[in-house]
Amino acid sequence: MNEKEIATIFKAFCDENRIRILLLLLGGEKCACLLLEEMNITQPTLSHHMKILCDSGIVVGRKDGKWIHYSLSDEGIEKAQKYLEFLRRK
Amino acid sequence: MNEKEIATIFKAFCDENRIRILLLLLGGEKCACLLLEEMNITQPTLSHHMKILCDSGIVVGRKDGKWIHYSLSDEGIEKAQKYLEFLRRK
DNA sequence: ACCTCACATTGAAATTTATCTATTTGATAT
DNA sequence: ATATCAAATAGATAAATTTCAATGTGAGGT
Repeated sequence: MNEKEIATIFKAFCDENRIRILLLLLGGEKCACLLLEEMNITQPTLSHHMKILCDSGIVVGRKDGKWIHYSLSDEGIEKAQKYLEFLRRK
Repeated sequence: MNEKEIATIFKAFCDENRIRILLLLLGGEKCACLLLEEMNITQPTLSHHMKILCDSGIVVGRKDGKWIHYSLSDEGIEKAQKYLEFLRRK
């Protein structure tokens, strides 16, 4: 894991709108259209944030016909946690 | 903890140069002048990144005469970890 | 085939962040 | 006092990110 990869993972958490999306996903899997209703942004902006969230590995998308259902990825979050744990080594 | 505060914490981890600084601090407390030698950036740029790192709570600075000695903050890292743990609740 | 719906992509504008040079501040030493 | 060194601040520019309007794509439905 190099500096760039680490940064990519944590980009999920360094934007207010993305944090809001993560909090919404805490309630369980949600499709993009539902997230869009809850957020005060346009559809392309949401799409942009969802890409960053998926690239980070913190969120995964499940395609279902026209819809994409997004949810938090335990694996992705674990990976981020492991890096923080690594920083605590003395 | 609102969205903005969370974002502020994780800003520490979403820039390549800041990740490099964190890795350097993993070796123990270091003064700014030493970090400067290791990084390929100017002194004001380092100063800018150190401010973001300190604002995030992930790094703390200890003033000692003309010098400032920086080190990783276990408390700050723990706070970030707790947030990630929170995201894993089902 | 055509229409509609959900989402992605393009391209451009606005905002934020990163970076530099120049200068200032604050501490120590002479 | 003044000179020096470490770090912060100011101000400007460059680069990256966020955002939106417009358009494209792909999956169903009629």
